Amino acid sequence: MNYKDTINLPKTDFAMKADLVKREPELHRWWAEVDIYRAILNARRAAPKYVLHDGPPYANGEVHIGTGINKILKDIVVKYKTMRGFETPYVPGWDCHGQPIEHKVVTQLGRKAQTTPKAEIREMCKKYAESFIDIQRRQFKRLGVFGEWERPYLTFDPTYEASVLELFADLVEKGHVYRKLKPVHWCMSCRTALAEAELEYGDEKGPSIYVRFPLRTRVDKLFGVKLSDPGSVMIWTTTPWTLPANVATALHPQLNYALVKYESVALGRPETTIVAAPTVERVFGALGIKNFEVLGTAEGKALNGTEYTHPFINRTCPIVMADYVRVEDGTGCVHTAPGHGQEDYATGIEYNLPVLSPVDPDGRFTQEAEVFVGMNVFDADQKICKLLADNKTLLRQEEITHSYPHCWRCKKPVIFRATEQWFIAVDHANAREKALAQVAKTKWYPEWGEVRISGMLRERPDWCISRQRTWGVPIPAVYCQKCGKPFLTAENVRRTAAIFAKEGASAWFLQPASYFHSGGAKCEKCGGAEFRKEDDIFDVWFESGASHRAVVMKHEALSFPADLYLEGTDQHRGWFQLSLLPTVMSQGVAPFRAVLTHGFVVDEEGDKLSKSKAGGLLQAEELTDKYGADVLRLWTSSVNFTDDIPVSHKVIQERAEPYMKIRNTFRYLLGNLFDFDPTRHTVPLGQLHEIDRWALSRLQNLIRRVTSHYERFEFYRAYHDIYNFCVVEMSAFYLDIAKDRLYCSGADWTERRGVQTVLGTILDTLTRLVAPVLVHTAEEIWRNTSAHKKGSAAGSPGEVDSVHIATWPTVDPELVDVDLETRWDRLVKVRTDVLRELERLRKEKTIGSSLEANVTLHADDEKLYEFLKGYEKDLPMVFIVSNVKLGCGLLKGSTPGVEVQKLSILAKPSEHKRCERCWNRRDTVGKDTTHPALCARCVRAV
RNA sequence: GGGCGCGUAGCUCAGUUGGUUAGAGCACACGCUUGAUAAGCGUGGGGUCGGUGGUUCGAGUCCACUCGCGCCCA
Repeated sequence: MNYKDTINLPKTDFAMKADLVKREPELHRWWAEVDIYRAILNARRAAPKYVLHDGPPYANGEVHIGTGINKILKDIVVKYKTMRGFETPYVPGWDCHGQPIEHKVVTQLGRKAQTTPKAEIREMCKKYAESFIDIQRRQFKRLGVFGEWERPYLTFDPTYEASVLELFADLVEKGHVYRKLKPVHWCMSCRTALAEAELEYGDEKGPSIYVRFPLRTRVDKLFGVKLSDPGSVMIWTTTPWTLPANVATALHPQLNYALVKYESVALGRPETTIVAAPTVERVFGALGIKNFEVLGTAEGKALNGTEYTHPFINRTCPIVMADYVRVEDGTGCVHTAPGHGQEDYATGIEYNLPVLSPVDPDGRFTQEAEVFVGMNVFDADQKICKLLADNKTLLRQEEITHSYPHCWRCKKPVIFRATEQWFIAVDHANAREKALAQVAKTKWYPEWGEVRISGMLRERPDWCISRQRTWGVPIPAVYCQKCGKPFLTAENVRRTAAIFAKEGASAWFLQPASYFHSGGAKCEKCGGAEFRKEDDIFDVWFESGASHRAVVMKHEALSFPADLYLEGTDQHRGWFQLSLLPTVMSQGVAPFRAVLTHGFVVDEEGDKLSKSKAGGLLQAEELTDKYGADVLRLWTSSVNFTDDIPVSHKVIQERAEPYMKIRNTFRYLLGNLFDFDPTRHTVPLGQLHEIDRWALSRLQNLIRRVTSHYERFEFYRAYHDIYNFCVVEMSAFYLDIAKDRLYCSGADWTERRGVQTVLGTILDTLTRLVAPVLVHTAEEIWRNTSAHKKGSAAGSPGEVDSVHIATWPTVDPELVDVDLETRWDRLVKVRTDVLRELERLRKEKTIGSSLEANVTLHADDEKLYEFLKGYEKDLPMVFIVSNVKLGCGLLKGSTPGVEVQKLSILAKPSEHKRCERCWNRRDTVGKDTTHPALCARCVRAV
């Protein structure tokens, strides 16, 4: 007789082979059919809300692994919170405006771009953005992310554009908005401002000059000498044309400066001048002056406030302090023109210096320059050198070649030119302090996020919100045609917002100024009645910073403030900060209650990813096509994402194995429950074997730990706990031991139904615990578990039966038994020692299968003996051997325990016959006449 | 150059208020099993805890410096 047919082997349709690439899209079809996102929300209609507000990715390019990780993490949070019983709407969005898209479109247009109307360019940009939204949406959905995919928020939607203006109107009303000069990269040939990304750096030949600025303040005492003349301070520059805008000279406060006496050919007498001490040799070498003498040195900060005379303009300027001053080139004394340089501008702000920009859009000097008015600035270089030489302030002039920015379009060198820009005042109405107070009230994950963003907020200058571009939301200001006075009122901004809500922001480019400016208004300054529209648009950060207004406050499913923002750490300066500031200014509170950040993807060596490097950026689609979304999600959940995230095919491939292990654990659970009906077969807790209660107690421990990890967004800890539970506690221990009872007991025996009772609970709980991460696999398991076998109701009748609507498991205190766990911890240690001894026998070829062995254990300790004695009849099952004998004292020829002291182990092959059915060696085999090949237990079973 | 982080086996992670020979899983090697079978089980090798110096009876853990890497600024 073939006894294999008489044992209860697992049966299931749940495939061992995952085949995720094929299976996941099938589930997606089902989810689409039942409208899973809507079904989940419907099931939570009465529940408290949990709002995760999506930071919009840029609508350009495909979804790469970094963007994919971000969306997966958000989805894990959303699915977890849903299971915790919250109504968890998720409205994804896209950042659609901005320079990169405009640049792409304008590049495609080539020369035609100059003559194409702005409204037309904007239409092309919109089409471009839409094409990538479609691609990215498909790729995000493929990851198993649920959300409002058919109604996402888009920053080019008229309602969104209107919201940006509504927010802006509040800020205008509260007095945060003002205009002032700021230097920008400027192409005088294209007559346009350029973004950093629009610059191309290349070598350029130009002048290099050393100039002395005559001092007005006497400094000799500072250097410990006495001189008859105040002397000078020496600067070096490669842009002589910026000298008309010079208003200061910057020195490093901690650097040593030398007072140098030298013979001046121009002056025909000795002169003293100041340069940084480390530069003396090099500078005077370059000047070709051999006779010089350092009279003394002084620290830079001692010279702070010293005054000098501008070399050719009637102007008195100060010496100021700046940390960026270097001594590698130049003199360590830096010519400072806040209208012509970024650092100069910052220094200008710090010292309240005037921002001079005596250059018109064509690059010609204006009246303000006082010299060479109307001349192109590059042409003026030589003239200015001549002027300096004539008034004896030029010490040296030569030609050098250096890296210089050029316009990406016309390839001509660009200049820094100060232009009027719109700003948001951070210190107005205590906004900075209020924002910092809100930061302190926000929960930051990880905690150092608070330190990081606070530091940035404390240091940040006013926010320049204007951009000289086309693809964005226009700044709705108008100017008096006659006198140029700008008009920006909350009323007009709100009027424009209403127009945008109906017609979209492109109306600004199609309609006249009068359409937006209240009729009959006259210029307060000159009485002019004609107005022109502002050309500038908003910084895209102002748009995304308005998402709380456009989305969280307006979308019917959401509520303000959001519970969570979740983005990369770069957004501490970006979206988090630039959402916080305007929200604090308009609403008085932060737009978020908590902020979670993740690190950046790096390569296997931990270096940043770059397109040029081998492999380049991994694309999400490439990974889902190769491994399946659940493997990608499992990998995402397994790393501590607050750090950098090393990513490669190898590390993701490595998660395919644990995925299979978890999958197989589920398959085994399902397989052994094929004939189990919980309503009829459940064995009460009191009748369960201790080891079954051990498994239930460990399961409670798992629930407790995993829940706490999810609450802290520490998914990698949940991954490790779940995985170790499957591998160590279930597969290698409990399930291995349970096989005999499952397979060989009679189908309906209590010992078998008891195990099944436990397996059913574990299956149900574990499916829920992995559902936020393994979204497809959990659903597949759920669908393979018929409704009546699930531990608790999935939802009300008529609802979609999805694991993602099910509720999160909670710890059942009745199932927790710490003492029992402690006892079994000890038994596991004994087991480890026994298995090591069995392995030794295997190596000697004495046994093969462990069931071939009998084990004798001796305890040289009374308490240990009593402990083992209490489990005597369970020990063969626990060790998976045929028989175990217990004894006291020492045992001849035995092996001492390693894990357990005072224990000695002796294993040898069993002398009994093998039961053909259960493979145990038993003395009862052969006793039965009908079934001579079976042991007594198996005779009963068949 | 500055601010904020990170650095424990090949990989992903544990390591309580400083306290014995630094743990787990995977990977690797060698076996067992063939009733979870493109599965399951066992045993084993592998780490100067980025480096140096210090505090201490004792440091992966505390302090200083240093190297490497990332994000954000300059």
